[in-house]
Amino acid sequence: MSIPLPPDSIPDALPGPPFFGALLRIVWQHVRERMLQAIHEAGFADFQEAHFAVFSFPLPDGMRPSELARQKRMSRQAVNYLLSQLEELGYVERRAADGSDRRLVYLTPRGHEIVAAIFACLRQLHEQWSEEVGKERFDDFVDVLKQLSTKAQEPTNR
Amino acid sequence: MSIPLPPDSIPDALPGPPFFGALLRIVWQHVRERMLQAIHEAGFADFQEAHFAVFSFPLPDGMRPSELARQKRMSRQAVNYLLSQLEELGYVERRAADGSDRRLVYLTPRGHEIVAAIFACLRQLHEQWSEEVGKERFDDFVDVLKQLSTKAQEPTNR
DNA sequence: CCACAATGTAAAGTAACTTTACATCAAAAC
DNA sequence: GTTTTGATGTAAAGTTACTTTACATTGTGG
Repeated sequence: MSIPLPPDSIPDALPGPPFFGALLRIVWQHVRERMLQAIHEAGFADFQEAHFAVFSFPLPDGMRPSELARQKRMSRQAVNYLLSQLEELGYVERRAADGSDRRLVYLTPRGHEIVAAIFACLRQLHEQWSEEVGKERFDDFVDVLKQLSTKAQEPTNR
Repeated sequence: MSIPLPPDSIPDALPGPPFFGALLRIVWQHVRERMLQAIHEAGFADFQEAHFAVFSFPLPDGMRPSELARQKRMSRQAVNYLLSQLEELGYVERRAADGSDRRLVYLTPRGHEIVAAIFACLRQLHEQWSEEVGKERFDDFVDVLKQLSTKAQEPTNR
């Protein structure tokens, strides 16, 4: 059904050991579940969780399959496998760009509707959370996230 | 090898659509990779990524398999499957608690070493990040994470 | 024109599950 | 005290989401 969620309660005091690993996991899983739910409620019941590998930032619109594989750090075969499914379901297509005969990946109108559903869900979450923790605090939170994600990409930090 | 990581660069301007989903994913994946790497470097090369399902907060020490399954939101069979592997590898054992004849899951000494490696890794990351984004900002970040993860557990928020 | 690396994809194998099924155990109902 | 009932453990088979291996194709620098 959905992703395993952690236990029913997080202890108020998270002492000695740094538990931000667990916290990140919980929040991230929650976002995923909400996104998947939003997509399904938008009428795309055949969209599977695994498809997020393709339908995530950066979107594959106009990208080559091999480039996609490199960015998502999957094998070309795995990308091919998911793309075939998504093409079958009508969310993407592989066709040649004008003037070229290289086949590239493009989102179909249905694919763009998925993206719209995801964005709508995220905007709603953004709003909800801004309200719950305070707009300024949440904006700071996202700023730190942005900074950390940039660090995380560096060659091999440390 | 490791988890697929996102592209090489995150655009400076993340405009209209809220991209904190992607940011959370990137940071969370980075933490996972670091933890796995730390475990492997500590000499436990046979620890697989899937084993995090068991070796995550809350730790299964003294827990019943079915309780574990409920908390991690996996089937009892899946938990059983992972526990069998981990028992084979010497990281957990299933034995009866004193006075009872119900078999419970316990970490072995080797299992506790894995936990120690994870904690050491997280503490190091905590230190590194506190330095990089500023101690106060990072503490605020963790506070918001804590608050959001609590919200995320509520019955069905919204 | 010709190596030569990058690309696409088919086929088979594998890991990590879920579903189904069933036997066992434990507490509640009678 | 037995019976029923629900929770538990686990075996077996099926499924999904991959990886590995292999190979044919394509574009490109020499």
